[in-house]
Amino acid sequence: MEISKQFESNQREDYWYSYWLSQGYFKSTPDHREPYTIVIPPPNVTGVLHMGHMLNNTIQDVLVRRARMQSKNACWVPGTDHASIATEAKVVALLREKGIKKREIGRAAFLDHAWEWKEKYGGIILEQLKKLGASCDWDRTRFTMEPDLSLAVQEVFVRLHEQGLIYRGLRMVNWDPVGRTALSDEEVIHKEVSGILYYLKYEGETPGSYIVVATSRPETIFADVAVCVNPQDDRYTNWIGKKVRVPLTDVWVPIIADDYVSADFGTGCLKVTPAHDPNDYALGQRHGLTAPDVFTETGLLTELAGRFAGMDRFEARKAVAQTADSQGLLVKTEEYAQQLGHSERTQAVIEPRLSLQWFVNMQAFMQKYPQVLDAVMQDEIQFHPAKFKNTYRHWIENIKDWCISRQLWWGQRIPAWYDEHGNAVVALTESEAKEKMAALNPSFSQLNQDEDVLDTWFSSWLWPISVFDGFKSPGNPEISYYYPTNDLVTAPEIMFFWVARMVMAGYAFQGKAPFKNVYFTGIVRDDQRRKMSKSLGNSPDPLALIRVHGADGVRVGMLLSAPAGNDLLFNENLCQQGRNFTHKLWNAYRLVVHWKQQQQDSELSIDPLETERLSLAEAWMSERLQEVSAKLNQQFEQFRISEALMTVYKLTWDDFCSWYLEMLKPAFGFRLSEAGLKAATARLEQLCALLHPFIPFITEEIWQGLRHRAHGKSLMVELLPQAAHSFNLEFLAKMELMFEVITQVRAVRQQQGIPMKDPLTLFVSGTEHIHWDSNLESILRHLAHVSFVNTQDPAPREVFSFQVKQWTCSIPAGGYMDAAAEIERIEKEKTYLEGFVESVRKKLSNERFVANAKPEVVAIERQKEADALFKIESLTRQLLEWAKGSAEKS
RNA sequence: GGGAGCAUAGCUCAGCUGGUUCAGAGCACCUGCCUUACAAGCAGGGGGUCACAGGUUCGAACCCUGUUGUUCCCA
Repeated sequence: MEISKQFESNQREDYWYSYWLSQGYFKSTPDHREPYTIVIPPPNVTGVLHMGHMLNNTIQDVLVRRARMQSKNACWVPGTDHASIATEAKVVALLREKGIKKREIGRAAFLDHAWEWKEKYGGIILEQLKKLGASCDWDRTRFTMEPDLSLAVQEVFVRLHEQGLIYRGLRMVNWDPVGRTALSDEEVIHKEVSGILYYLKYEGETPGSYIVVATSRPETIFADVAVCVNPQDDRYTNWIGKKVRVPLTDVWVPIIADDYVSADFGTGCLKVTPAHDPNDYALGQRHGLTAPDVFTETGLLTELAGRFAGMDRFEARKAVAQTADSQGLLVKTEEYAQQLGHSERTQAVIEPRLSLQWFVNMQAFMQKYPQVLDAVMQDEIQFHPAKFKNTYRHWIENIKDWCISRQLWWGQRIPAWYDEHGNAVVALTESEAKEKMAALNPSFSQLNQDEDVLDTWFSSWLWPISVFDGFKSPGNPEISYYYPTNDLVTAPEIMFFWVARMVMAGYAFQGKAPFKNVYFTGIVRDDQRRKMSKSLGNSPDPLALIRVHGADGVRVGMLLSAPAGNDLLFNENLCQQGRNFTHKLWNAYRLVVHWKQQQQDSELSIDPLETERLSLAEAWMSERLQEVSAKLNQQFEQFRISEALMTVYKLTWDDFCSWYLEMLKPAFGFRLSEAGLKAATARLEQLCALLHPFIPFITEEIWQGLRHRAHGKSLMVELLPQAAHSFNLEFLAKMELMFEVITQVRAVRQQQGIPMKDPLTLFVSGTEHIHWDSNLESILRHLAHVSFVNTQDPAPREVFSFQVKQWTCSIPAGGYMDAAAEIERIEKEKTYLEGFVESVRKKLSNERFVANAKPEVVAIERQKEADALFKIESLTRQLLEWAKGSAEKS
C-alpha cells in the first residue's frame, strides 16, 4: 500500500467525520457509566463561525473526546439561541429591502418571516462546527425559542412572579432608540467619547439677571423642571427658591438646592431633567418634581420641544445650541471627555428613559439563594483561572435588578395580561389570566397580553436544565443523569450575562449548581492586540483556515498559545505550526509503514544488533508513555489544556520520533524484525490515542491504516493508555544520561567537523561515582556511532572532552584536533567552575546559613561544591595532558 | 472616580510551600547539513539586571511597601 506524502486533510477530514456520524459515536443516552456532560454556549442564530467560536469549541471537543476515551458516557449538547435584538434587526433590515415595514404587517406576519429566516440561516454555524471536528450529539440540537424551551421560559416567569421575585415598575432603563427597546445594564457598553459642554444662560426674574448652566445635552432643556445648586455654594445662595426661564421657552422653573450637585463641575448649576437622567430622576423624586419626556421612542423630539419637534436628538442638539447662540443665550462651549453608553447590538447611544418594564428583583433573589455566591467562593463550582472569582463576587455583591422585558416581537412573549385600566395579571394561558383578572376586577371587559418579549438571556439562563427537558418533565431520567453538567467553556465577557445567571437558575429551579467547572477562554485578538471583529476586517475566515491548514492544524494552532483566561494573540503561523506537527506525525506513520513493506523484501536481513536496542527502546517508551499519561491527567485536572497539548507535542516529536524511532531504525541494508515492527505499531497506536482529543482526524486515519480494522471500529471510542502509579524513575534517569552523552558526542562531531560515518572511541572516567551501564551502549553506537567505550583505561592525551554529571567523557582527537582552541575552551570552563565554587563556599561559610537552612538544603550545597571540585580536578588534568602533548611535540 | 489583575528571552507564556537540575518551554533567530519518514525536516548554538526603588530573610522572580507602565471590570 502506498501512503501519500502528506495527509490529505480536506478529503479525509470530511470522510472521517461522516464515518463517525454514521456510526453514531457522538450519540449519548443515559446508562450505567459515569456521565460527562457539556452544554455548548449556544451561538447566536445570526452568527457565522468566528475565531472565538473556534477556540471555544476546540476546547470543548478536546474535553469531550478525552472523556469519551476514558470510557465515560460523554454528551455534548449543541444548539443555538434566538438572539432577540440581533435577529429582529436582521429580519427588519431584510424586509425593508423588500419594501415591507414591520409595523405594517403586524406581529404574526413578522414572526413568520423571522422563522423563515431562522430556518434558512440559523443552522449555518452548527454546520461550520462540524468542519472543526466537533463531536456534538447532533440529535440533541436545541433552540432557545422552540416550543418546549419557550414554555419553560414562560413558566419560570410565572413562578418567579408568584414568589414575588419578578415585578413591573416604572424605572429609568437603558433605551436603545435604534432597536426601540430597553436593554439590561449588561448590554450597555460604556465608551469614552469627546463631547461638548454648552454654557447656557437662564434668565432670572429681575431683568438682566441670569445664571449660567453647563450641559452636554442642550436638546433636553424642554424637559427641564428645575435648576439645582449645592446649598453650600455661596455663589448661588440668593438664587435658591427663585425662578429662572428655560432658554428658548417661556417656561419658568424653580432653583432648588441639593447636596448631589457638585460645585466644581461646570458652573455649579445643574439643569434637572428627571425623564432623561437617572440622577436627575432621583433628584426629582426627592423634590417632588414632574418628569416630562421630550423624546419619542426613536429618539426624536416631541411637541414639547416646540419648533424643534420631530428633529433627531443629535440634530436638535446643534440646532438648539445655534438658536441659543443667535439669541445671545450661549455663553461659551468647551470640549470635554465623557462616558457614554452604547447598545451592544446596534451601537446606538443609549437614552436613559423612564418606562414600565419587568424586572427580576435580584437582591431578593440572592437572599433566597445565597449559594449562588457561596458555591463559587468555596470552589464547589471551580473557576479556571480562579482569578475570576473576584470579579464574580464583586458583581454579585453589587447586583442590580435585571430588566427582562424587551420591546421586540422575536422572543417569548411576556405572559402578562392587562385590562382596560391597566391592571395586570400574570398567567401561563389566556384562560388562566381571565380567571385571575376576574378575581381582581370582576367587571373587566377586555384582556390584552403584554406586547413585549423577554430578554434572550432569560432563555439562556435555563439552558443546562431545559436542554434535558428539566422543566417539561421534572426529574426525568435525562436530567437526573446528565445534570449537573461537568464543564462549561465560555468567555469571561459573558460571566454576568450568562454564567452567573445559569448558577442562579440552577439553584432556583434544580436545587443544584449547573456545572462543576467553568473554563474561561481568552479573547482572540490579532497580533496588535486588537480584538478580532468583522468591522475591523482583521479576522481570518475560519473555514478558509481549515482548508489551508487542516482542521487538526487549526485546532493545534488555536490551543498552542491559549492558556486559560489569557488572550490569544492569533497569528496564522500558529496554524502553520499545527500543520507542521501533524506532518511530523504523518511521517512517523510513513516510516512504520515503510518498515512493514521492507519485511516483504527477502533480500534484506534483520539487523543483528536490533534485539538489544529494541528491548531498551521498548522499556523506555513504555515508561515514558505512562509518565506522560500521568502528567496529562494532572494537567487536565487543572484545565491546563495548552500545556497538555505541549506535553503530547514533545512526546511525539522528541521522545517518539527523535529517540524511540531512531533507536529502532535498522542500520542501512537491514530490515526491522517482526517483533520490532509489532512494537513500533503498538506504540504509534498508543501515541495516536493520546493525541486524538487534540487532532482527531489524522490520528483516526493513522490508527485505521496501521492494521486491518473491522468496519465500525474507531480510535475515538478506544481507551486512552493508562497512567501507572509509579514509574521506573531510575531507568528513565539512566536513559536520560545516555541521551545526554549522545547529544554531546554529536556536538563534538559538529564542532570539530567529524563526519557521522567515522566511528569514534569514547573514554569515560568517573564511573566510580555513577555506574556506567554497558547494557545501554548499543544505543550509543547506533545514534552517535561510538564503536568502542573504554571505562578502564585513562584517556589518551589529546582528546575532546565533555562532562555529564560526574562522568568525564573523552574522544581521542585523532587528526581533527585544534589544540589551542580546545585548551581555551577548557580554561574557560574551569574559570567558570572556580567562580561557582567560590560562591558556594561563601554560602557554606556563612554560619547563619548552616544554622538556619534545612539540612537537606545544606547537603545540596555541599554536593554542589564536591561536584564542581571534581570537575575542576578533571579539567586541570586535561590541561596538563594538553600541555605535555604540546611540549613533547616541540 | 471605585475595584481587580498583570509586568520573566525578540514574541506568547510556565515557574506550586522562598532553597538542587532556578532562571525554563514553544515559536522566532544564528550555524552546519537535501543522512533512503519528514527541508513542513535533521544536528548543533546564542539569547533574560525576572518593570523600577526600597524592605524582610542566612537566602527573593517568588513575601511586604512605594513608583511606573499596562489590561480588564464596575460607575
